[in-house]
Amino acid sequence: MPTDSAAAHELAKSYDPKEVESRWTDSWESRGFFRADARSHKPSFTIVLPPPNITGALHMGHALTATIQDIMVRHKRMSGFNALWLPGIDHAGIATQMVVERELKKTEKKSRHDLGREAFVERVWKWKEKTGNRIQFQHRALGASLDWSRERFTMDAGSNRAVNEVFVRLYEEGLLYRAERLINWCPSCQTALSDLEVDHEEGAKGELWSFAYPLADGSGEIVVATTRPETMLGDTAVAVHPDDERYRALVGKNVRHPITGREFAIIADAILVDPEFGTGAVKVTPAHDFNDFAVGQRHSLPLIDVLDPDGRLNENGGPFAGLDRFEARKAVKARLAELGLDRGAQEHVLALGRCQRCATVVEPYLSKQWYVKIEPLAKKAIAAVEDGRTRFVPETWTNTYFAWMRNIHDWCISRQLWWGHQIPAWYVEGASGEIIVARTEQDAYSKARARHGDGVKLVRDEDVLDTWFSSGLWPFSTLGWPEKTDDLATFYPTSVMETGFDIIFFWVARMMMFGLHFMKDVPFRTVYLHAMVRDEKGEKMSKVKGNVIDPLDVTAKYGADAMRFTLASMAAQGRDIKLSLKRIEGYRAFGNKLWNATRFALMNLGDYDHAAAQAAPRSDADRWILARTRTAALEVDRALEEYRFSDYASVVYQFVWGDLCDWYIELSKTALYGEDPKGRAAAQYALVTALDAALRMLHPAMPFITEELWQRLPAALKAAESICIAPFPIAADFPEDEAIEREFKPILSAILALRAFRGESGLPFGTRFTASVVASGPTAEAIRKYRALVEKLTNTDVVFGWEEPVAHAVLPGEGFEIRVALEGLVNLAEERLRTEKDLGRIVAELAGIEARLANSSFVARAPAEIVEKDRARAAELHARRERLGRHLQSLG
RNA sequence: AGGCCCGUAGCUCAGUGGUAGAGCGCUUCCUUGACACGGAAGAGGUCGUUGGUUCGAAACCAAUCGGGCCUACCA
Repeated sequence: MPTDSAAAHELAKSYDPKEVESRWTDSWESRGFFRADARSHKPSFTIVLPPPNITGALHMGHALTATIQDIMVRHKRMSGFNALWLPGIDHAGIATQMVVERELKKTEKKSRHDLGREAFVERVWKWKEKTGNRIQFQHRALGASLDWSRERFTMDAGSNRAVNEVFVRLYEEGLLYRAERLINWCPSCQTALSDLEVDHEEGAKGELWSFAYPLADGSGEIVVATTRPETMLGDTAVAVHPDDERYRALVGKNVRHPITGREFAIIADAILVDPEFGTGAVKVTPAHDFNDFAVGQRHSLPLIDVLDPDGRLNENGGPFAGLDRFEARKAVKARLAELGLDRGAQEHVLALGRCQRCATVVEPYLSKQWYVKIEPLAKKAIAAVEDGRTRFVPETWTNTYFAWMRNIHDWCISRQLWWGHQIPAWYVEGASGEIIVARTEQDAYSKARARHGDGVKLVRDEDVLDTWFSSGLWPFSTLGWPEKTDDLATFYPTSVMETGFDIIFFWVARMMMFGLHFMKDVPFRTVYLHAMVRDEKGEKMSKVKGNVIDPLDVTAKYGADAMRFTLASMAAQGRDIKLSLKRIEGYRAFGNKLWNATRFALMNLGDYDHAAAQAAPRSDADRWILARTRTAALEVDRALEEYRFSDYASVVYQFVWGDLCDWYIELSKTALYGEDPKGRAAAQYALVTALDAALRMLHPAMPFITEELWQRLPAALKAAESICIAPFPIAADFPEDEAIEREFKPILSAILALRAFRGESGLPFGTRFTASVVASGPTAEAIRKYRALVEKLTNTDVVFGWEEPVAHAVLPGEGFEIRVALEGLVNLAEERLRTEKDLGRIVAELAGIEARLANSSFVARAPAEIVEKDRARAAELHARRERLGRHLQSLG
């Protein structure tokens, strides 16, 4: 590894991320920089990576997640923490099973049933190997400093042990139960879904269709309306509002079902019925509608289940049995119309429930499932956020969390799938059907034998658990729970949970509940929720739309560092990040800038002697850049501590490009190329110090280029073998020097004024002219001291004093004035225009300030320092206005 | 129905009480010994609208318009 500064010659003229980035990941990992120590005495900082689904590859959202987390982890690691970033992947039950089934169908034209459960699950494991490796590869390409020695999977043996343990304990505590109820059923996936797994299609256009039920005594009819006519085959009541005069006489009477001939009652129910809506009479289908189910319980109505698991009508559908529900809908309507009972239709907008995974319309369906009694768990999770043990960033999510937690429903956790953690419940074969819940089959049998003798036979529940059940345990199952491990003692509670706001309920809430219940402490101190990455039009990226930007493609084109920096700089946005490649391109240029700044430094460090350089008396310019470095370190630290990643990015960007490259490198050239060895040494010191600080500050966001460049800095500066473990810069590392920015200001403004004059007068840089400085006191001294520097940066000859009464330009500055003879440079008309423009700006600004100062309540009520600042500024502008006014007159 | 977020330069977005900012794009000039993925100088904004609070509002409050999201059992 080149450490000699002669290495500058090895730096290419421009930065090629591809060449550099491929080298470092292996090097870092092989030296164990990212391996956390369970027995360290250092304070720990822990993040568990939200496990990506094994269904596919990482997308931009994952890249954002990885970037933000890596910034935090690298920052803390460099700041002396025992940093653990724990990777893993999620088995994603339904999603994965679907993907593998689809593939099976495509390649072998087989269904999972053709293979059988065991062979199918085997297939999924194979699939997992492939995609799991790809996800790992992608994270490495992004530069994620994950501790791969601790990598976990939500279906590995450890997770399975944790899942079974949790299931058994919850069951024993009475917080798990099995019940027959209505659930959300996906006829395509053929499994139960939790409320959260149903997406509601906003504003779906439907039809509200009305038909009449004839009264059983033939005395008339009652008209009801429905969006799902086929469910009328399972109706067991018609409900009206008890106070509704129109129907009061009908309550208690029976209607006759026009298709099945069954008779059932007209009931009064104040909760279900809104007399204002439709006809004010509602058909009641307790087996296929959540509200109707509740009505059925209130009024002891029979349940008639008319659907099969695949969405076809069952034998209760009478003549329509065997028809798909949508076919049956048409058929039922046609039949009722034939019977003369059609009472018309109207358009109706509704929120249509669809399966999150396959978009099939979900049916409320009667079945027996496992539930978590969630309220006792939710209570603790609410309290932990109320009393601040866990904090949300941005804070606004706290309300969302509370709203959901306080209105929570029992969680249906069983799924009719093959891929997942099989429920550790067994049923005693025979009439009783007694449930035995145990950690292992062996345990289950010993429990069963104790009660029923040796001959007892058990059948295991076939269902598996909701994926989120196992991911809910993630912050502690990954650390070894239920064993009492060192990892658990050292790293739990974790420091930050950083994830997308879209899974606040699915995941964050569940981890809170399980963590508090089983670990007796919150799973994380802070929840940082980031925005969604969308395409440049603001649309959600999806494979279907084909607008997915693959992070690997971006990385290949612009480099991982540029992509990471872009994501960090956009991380402050509300809910959407519209990612544009132009922006990434801009930050690739930033990498190149940094590369060339280092290249410049190395070209001038061939004879660098750290001790001598450190001791050399610093010029004002040197002091200035060190002061800027201190300020940058301070601001970076604050931004990172407060999770303001975009501020962090912009502070470092401004520091590197603005302060270091645009100013200091230019300023340092006179000293570096000059005759004075001490001046040169001091400039070398300031340059390399600022650069080193910049690299270390930037490392969490741009790990590759910073390591590559940092390795080439003089050995004396480097306290570590890698920038990954070098100390993160803090303000205290740099001298406190509050006066320098003020003292150095005349130099900078003289340069700016001359450049502006040149630009506005259309003088090319090659045209050299004489700038006469009129100044006195310390300002004159300062400019005199830096005469050579000003001359170099503005290509002028700087002289002091002014006597010749020739036509000239006036460039007013704070405490000084520069005059330039116009003869042969600029004609009078042009100069007049330029001056008028300048004067115009001054007059406008002065008018604003004077108006404020003329306002007596401003002077009386605004803080003194604000008023003072305005007065000083007004005086300054006033002087300039006078000066320019006279100047304009002199121009004729 | 309720809740939340967004509306600032042509585009993508920072900025949360004290003289409007960045990146890209645009105009003019520049192969000045790190960098044309560059340098210098510019143009461009009544900060969605209307009220209010305040000495002072892009920022705080209230309405309103536009865009988006989430929760919820209106048949």
